[in-house]
Amino acid sequence: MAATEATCAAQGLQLTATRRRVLEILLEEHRPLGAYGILERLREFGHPSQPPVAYRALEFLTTHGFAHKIASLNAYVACANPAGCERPAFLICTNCERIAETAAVASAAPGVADAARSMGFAIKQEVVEAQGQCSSCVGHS
Amino acid sequence: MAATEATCAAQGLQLTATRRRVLEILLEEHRPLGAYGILERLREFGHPSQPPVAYRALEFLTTHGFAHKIASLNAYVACANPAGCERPAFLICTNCERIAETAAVASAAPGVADAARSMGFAIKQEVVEAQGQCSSCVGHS
DNA sequence: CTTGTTATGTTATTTTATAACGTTGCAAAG
DNA sequence: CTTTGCAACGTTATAAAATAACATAACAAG
Repeated sequence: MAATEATCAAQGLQLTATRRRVLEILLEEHRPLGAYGILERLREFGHPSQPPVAYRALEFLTTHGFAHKIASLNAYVACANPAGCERPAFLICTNCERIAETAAVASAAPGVADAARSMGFAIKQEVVEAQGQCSSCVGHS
Repeated sequence: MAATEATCAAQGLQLTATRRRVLEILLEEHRPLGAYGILERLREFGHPSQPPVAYRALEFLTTHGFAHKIASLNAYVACANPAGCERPAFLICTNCERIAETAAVASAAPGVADAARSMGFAIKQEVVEAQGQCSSCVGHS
């Protein structure tokens, strides 16, 4: 949160009340939250709660790397490393729903990167989402 | 298609008329097609065309690896290698919409696999989707 | 002040996906 | 043969996710 504030200040981005509140909601949850889940939470706090409110905040947050969309779940999570986040990858526990964000930056996805290079494909953005069981849930559902 | 027929025969899977038609539609298109796009095509051929028709066929096709869902597009593509397809990864051209499927099996995302192993996370399924420009579209949009 | 820009509030609609329920076709057990 | 069970189908309705469109507010720059 502090990191996000700092980045916004540095880059002249407006972390308005709703945007901040949405980010707080995502940070409180330790699991992906759908846009309509976020809306419910906003409603509890007396914020306006029509769909575009959530989607606009989420667009701001995801565009600037403060949050990520989990495409395979149609859900959103706060970024675990807002300071220096690139090419994130996610480990999603299907049992407890918790998400780990690994900075895939280092050794991203050489297999894919190689394949891309060899066919002259210029990668701009990558979605890497693994589902399975986290260490405390191995053996469950 | 032949490979799919063979697999179905071998495993006692029923490649019914609708399922086959949906797969044909996906094979004809060289790009991801949404469920409602598929429905339109089905309608043209006099098939029933309520949403569950498409979704049921797609569930069958994806479950058995004859087609894949592209989560980041909410769309579907025929599998490029129905015979032996595991842990596929996709390169999606944002200009021409064509998709390349790379058999990511070997080294899909080692970074992720390593991270997972080191935290005791058991990966069951992986979604790897890269967006960018294919060789014939580099420079465009 | 007034103009341009960015963010907001709200209504309506589109797009994507499933729930639910009855029916059909067919094969295996009686 | 017939009945029981199962898998697939057809259809209606609805849920869930996302966006279009348009009017308003807040505010800094000219």
